[in-house]
Amino acid sequence: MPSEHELFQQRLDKRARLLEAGDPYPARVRRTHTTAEAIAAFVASGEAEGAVEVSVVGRVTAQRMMGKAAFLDVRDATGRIQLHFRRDALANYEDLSLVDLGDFLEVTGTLFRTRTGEVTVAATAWRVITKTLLPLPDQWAGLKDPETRARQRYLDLLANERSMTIATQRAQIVSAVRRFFLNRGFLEVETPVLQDQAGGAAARPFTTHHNALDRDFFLRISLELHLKRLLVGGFEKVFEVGRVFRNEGVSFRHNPEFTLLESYEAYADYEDVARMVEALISGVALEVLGGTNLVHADSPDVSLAPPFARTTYRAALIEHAGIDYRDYPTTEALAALAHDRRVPIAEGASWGTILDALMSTFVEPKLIQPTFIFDYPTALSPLAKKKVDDPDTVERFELFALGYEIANAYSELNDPVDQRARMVEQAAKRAEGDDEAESMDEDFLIALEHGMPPAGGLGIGIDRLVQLLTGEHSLREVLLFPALRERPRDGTNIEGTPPEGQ
RNA sequence: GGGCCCGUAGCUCAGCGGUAGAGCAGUGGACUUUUAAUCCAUCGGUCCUCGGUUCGAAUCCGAGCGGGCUCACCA
Repeated sequence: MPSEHELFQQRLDKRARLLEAGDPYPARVRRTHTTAEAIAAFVASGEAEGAVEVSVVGRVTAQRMMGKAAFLDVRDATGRIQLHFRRDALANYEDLSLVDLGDFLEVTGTLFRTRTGEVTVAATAWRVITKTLLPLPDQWAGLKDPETRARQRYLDLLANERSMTIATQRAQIVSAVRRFFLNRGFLEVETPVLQDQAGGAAARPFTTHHNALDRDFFLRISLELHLKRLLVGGFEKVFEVGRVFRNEGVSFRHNPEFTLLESYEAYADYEDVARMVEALISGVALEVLGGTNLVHADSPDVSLAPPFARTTYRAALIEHAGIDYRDYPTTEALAALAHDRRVPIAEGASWGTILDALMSTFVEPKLIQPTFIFDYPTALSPLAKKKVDDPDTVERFELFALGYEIANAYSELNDPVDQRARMVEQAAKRAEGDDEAESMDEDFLIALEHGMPPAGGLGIGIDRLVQLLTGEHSLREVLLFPALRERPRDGTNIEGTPPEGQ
């Protein structure tokens, strides 16, 4: 074919010729029926040929030109309909030569059924309502290149029905989650993205700069510490669905920004939260997918019907790895164990980090069916309340399914003295170079000192939840616009003119 | 960041040391119920980039850029 430049030029020329007859980009169009409604109306009318007049709009997906007549297909969000153009019925029939695949048309006509049985609009008037300058992906070959699919998601959505389905289901999942909390009397709130301290999770934050204040801010890595301040302020049930940012590697399961749900309920504990999580996840699955059994091609079948399996952190590690972490109380002992088990450990990793590595290696991949892991080591959970009878363990659980973490929850630590001590400890680790340790957040501590009621808190990675429910293995598939490396643009047509020289 | 794999026409892909190919899309023509319309003709390429080996490189080698998978870290 002509080079991309020539294709572009041909379409620019067509645009110019269309402009002579009218505006190929009108602000207002006539649409009496969607494509699906038009077909339904024809069927409902008893299929009297010529009796139902409609105006439909949509993008041209196929052209079958036959000289003095032509069939085109247009598609809108509801489906597709065939159009029949006859030279003897249309004053501007010849302008069809200015129409390319991908252009948007407005077509008025009456409905009939062709002899091959397809409901079709016999056009009595038509015009271009958006001229397209670049070709869309080939209708039959489709668009497969993963990079183009991610970088130009609009093309992916047009070419791959599955992408549209995932994006739609994601939106429905988020709506269903919101509805779940609102129905339970939670208030949806918004907290700052730009923060003095990025706390509430173990992760490296992004930094940014405020020019007028001439100071740096961190982008939040969690929602936790601000939502808890609201409990101090008298709210009893709050939640937020928000984007958080973590300055870490990009992979099929990590994006630098992702969507986090967090909820806090005063006077509840982590057992209450666990029951709520079962109701939430099974309820959302029921609402969005129509059932709690997940059957996806590339992943094992999963049942999200409550109750979910339960075990404890210690029991799970003993069961799946034969390791009782209480036998390895020092960093040295645990590091030696990790080495024996061929679990790679970063230089200078803390006891908690090593333990987490063992857990990730030996236990998490085995948790295919939804499973709660209760009672985490205190060292891993600086914001969770200790168990009354065991100060080395906190009232915390995580929910796993398909081998990855779905939810994280605890009975919130509300003893300001204990919280201060643990933050001091974290800050010390930080000073030793652990840049994922919690930083001191004096404002948060002062809030706690004013009294935060006992509360159960929950965090759910929405992207992971969407992965679970859609059966998508890659995070990139459930994000409309995943982070990618910067690619130098070749500059095609930014200015409406393609680059010189193909 | 490490390992493995990939990069050829707008799209989907062949070719893998000897003149750069196919289908679709485009352009011109025929065709008034086609539907992956059909038929005839035709245009179209820094074979990712740079360097090397060779009489000769899309093909072999090295480096770089981009991508995919995977490991590490995390959600």
